[in-house]
Order: sequence, then structure tokens, then C-alpha cells
Amino acid sequence: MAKFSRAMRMNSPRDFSRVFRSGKRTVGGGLTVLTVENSVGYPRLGLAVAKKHLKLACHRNRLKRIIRDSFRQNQSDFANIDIVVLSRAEVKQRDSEQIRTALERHWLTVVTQWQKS
RNA sequence: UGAGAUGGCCAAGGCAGUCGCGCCUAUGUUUUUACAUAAGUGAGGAAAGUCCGGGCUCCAAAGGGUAGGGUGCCAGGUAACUCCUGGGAGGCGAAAGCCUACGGCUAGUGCAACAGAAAGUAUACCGCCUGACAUUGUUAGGUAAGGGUGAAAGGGUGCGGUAAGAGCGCACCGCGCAACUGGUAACAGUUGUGGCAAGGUAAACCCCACUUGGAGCAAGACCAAAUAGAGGAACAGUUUGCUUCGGCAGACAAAUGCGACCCGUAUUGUUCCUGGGUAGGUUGCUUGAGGCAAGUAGUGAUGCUUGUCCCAGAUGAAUGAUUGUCCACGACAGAACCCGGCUUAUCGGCCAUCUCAAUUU
RNA sequence: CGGGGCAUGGCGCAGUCUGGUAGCGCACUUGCCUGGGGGGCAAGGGGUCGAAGGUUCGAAUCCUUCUGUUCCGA
Repeated sequence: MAKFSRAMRMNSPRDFSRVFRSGKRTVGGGLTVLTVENSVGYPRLGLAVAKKHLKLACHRNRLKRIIRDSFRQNQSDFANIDIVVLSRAEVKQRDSEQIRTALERHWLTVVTQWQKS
């Protein structure tokens, strides 16, 4: 049962700045993924979609939904890590299909970087 | 059948399955927070731009006046409006129909570069005509038909008239004024009269009429807890009474608030600097100028009556993914306090009414 | 989400209230002064005034609607 509860979202600015300071980074497909180990006992997801990259609120919402859903379906592979997904300027040109496949590639690298203990 | 006009409705394409999210109800577990299961429900016509109007909240009642702002044919609708409806006037179209910041420069002031004689109580460069001098020009007058300048030149056309001309006179048109008729009114029509005297610009100042306090849910309210209610500096007026001489009370003044200013009114220490600490949660938050249906008044916007329904409420912010299938292959685009409008973006589909053309009967 | 400001040569700004000529500094080009550079002097080029409509004879300026950019409010 792959769920996505409130607790699995990163809300506080402290968590975000910790990931930005010491996270590992992978780039590609219009997205940047940062990961770092956490101590809460489950993986967490944080999103940062810039208004500069996607001007319309509708498109920003859509990108965030796609990322959340992809995280939900793949969460069983992750170790206890905090993941932050950032948008890049070129997401404008990608459709939802391309973003999903890009995310799959990112998850693969993340999983090999952080082996489940 | 084709071309067009107007108004209204629908629009994460429809149906079925699987996984997932917010809210809410029920049940169960748990000290609470929560968790699990099931049912219900879950973005828009523009949610957008923030261009207007209102509700709501705070600014002490939001009071009076001034300034400033807004609106501008007339009447009605509305909680209100820069909105809507009906009517008038002007313009566009063959028609249905559409468009219009559409009060007042005969209240005042200002502006109009360059050009031009002159840009507004008119004037005269070239002309035209008359007189004088003189010999094809000079000068004194008359005139504004023609030319020229300009975006714009002080009514238009025709006839009469004249030295040449001119509303100088007449007819028609246009304009102003008056009376009458129709209309609630804007306005329209008829008659009479004036005789050109009122040129443009008010999205120029302004005048007139109506209207308008300011800020915004990050407004505001409540709860709990923590910390603080500290230190330093400067200024604390005038006068009266009492006094145990420390002060106390009253009046005036002053300061501050009432978010443009004044009136009015309320309050009484005020201002500056330094240091310390901080944690948020709840509420406002969706039952409303609400939707739907029927009846009824009205040309209509809309009002009234009855019945019925509850239809997002998040807070780093909920609607997505995937499979099958069908078609005309799917636009613009995401609520954040709530409504009424306007404007802008937009693939298409459906319905109703009307106009024109062709054909057939 | 709410409330403001700004947009003018390559860059930074005037001009907008009060409508008719778009100007200033730096930069650029050419010439001169100098043996050369720097510096100075003189001359010159370069602007759909963010976009589209409207008002006006005439719009950078007035009005309306859009577009970008920037600031403020816990």
C-alpha cells in the first residue's frame, strides 16, 4: 500500500536548508534532485517549484502533483532520506510523460547512492 | 440550402476499473494528538487582471464643514456601482442589428507650434472696384465674391442687387429665441420671429447636478505558554486653592489620537536610546444580496410568493497517475474572506429568436 | 493573497503635473593638440519614448486596456 501522508512532506525551512547545505545532487530532464540522510525513520519529500520557471499556477500545481505521485509509487525503494526536487528553467518545454521518465531515472541514482540499511 | 445578427446553456471529452490526496460523517482502537475501515463530497466561466461597487472588520460614534476624488443625454432596476434594462439623439450597415466619456466654451479664464494679412470685440498679402496724381505705376478709400496659408478663416446653395461686393434683400436648408402640441423626462413636431450675433478645445482649468471618511482577512478577535513589565538620557508650561512643605486638587495652555485639513471631541506624562526574550495555535472560514423549480407583476433589467436543496474550505496549501474502450482527438486555465459587475484569454458543441439571398411548392 | 512604484539612445537619468523643439552625463565615431599613450578641444552618428486603442489639428505627455519589471505588508 503506497501512501503519501502529511508527515512525509517537508514543511519547515530548517529541513530545507539542511538539504541545500549538505545534499547530494543530480540534475537532468528539467529537474534537480537533492538528497540527504534523515533521522525520522521514513523518506520525506520537499518541493520547490519556482514561479520564474512556470508562470501559471495551473502548470506549477500539475508539476508538483506529478512529482508527488511518482514519489508515492517509488517510496518503498528509498532509505530514510530527505529528498528535495527543484524545478529548472527548461521544464517549460517538457510534457508530463518526459517528466515522469526523468523522475524514474533520478530515483534510480538516488536508490544506488543511499542503500537501504 | 447558404450568408449573417442577437441572446442563453455546456465545457479537467464521455463511460468503466485499479492506486492515491483534502474536508466531513459514522464505527473501532488510543490518555490525547492520531491511526484504521466505510459512506458522502471536492475548482472556474473566466477562479485571472485588480478596473469599479458593496458586505464584513478595525480606526472613539463615522458627526458637520473645506479641500481633493469620481460620475455625466433621460427614466427605471439594484445592497451599490464607472454595471444592467428601456427610451431619446448622433453615426455605421442592404436588413436583422451594432457603436457612442453623449451636460455646459450665447458664466468666466486659458490654449492653438509652424505657416498666414488675420487664430477671434476680426482683418486685408494677391485680387476686384472708385477717386486723385501720373503714365502703366504711386497713393486715398470701398469690398471680402475669387486666389493663397493652415487642422481650422465669422453660415450653405440659388436669384436679385451693386462701381465692385456683402444677409444688403428674398426663397430653401442650417442656427438661435418664443409660443403651442405630444411625452414623467431626454426629446420630437408645428407655427411665428431674429438676421448671422453665438468658430475649435472641458480625456484644458473650470461651472452646474449627483456622489464620496481611511485602510484592508497579512483586517481583526480569542486562547495557552514563555519572556519582559528593566536601565539610561532629555523635556515636563501658566495660574488658583489646600498643605504636615513631601505633595494633592481644579482651571487654562500644550502634546497626542480620531490616518488630507478645520470644527468638534477624547486622553494625560511625553520623546529618544540601550539591553533581554519570543512559539505558536484557534478563530475569522463559509447558509449566502445562495442555487433549482413553479406561479405571479412588468416591454425589460428585476421584484414578490410558494416549494425544495446544502453545493470546496485548503494553510508550504487537497483533484493526480494508470489500464481498457468510444468519438468530432479535447482551448483558456487552479478557489485562498465573500458577493455584484467590467475587462482580458479561450478548442469547440447545443438551443432559441430574427434578417437577407437562392431554389422548390 | 493584498497594496504601491517604474518602463525614454549601449548604460544611468531629465522632460509627463502645464500636449507642438525629445535633452543631459558616461560610452561610440571622426579630426586636431602630443614623438606615442593618457588627457583635453571641436564636430558627428545613434531613440517604434514598453504594446495596442481612443480624445485632439497635433500625444513621450491626457484617458482606457494589456505586457514586463521592482518594492512593501506575517
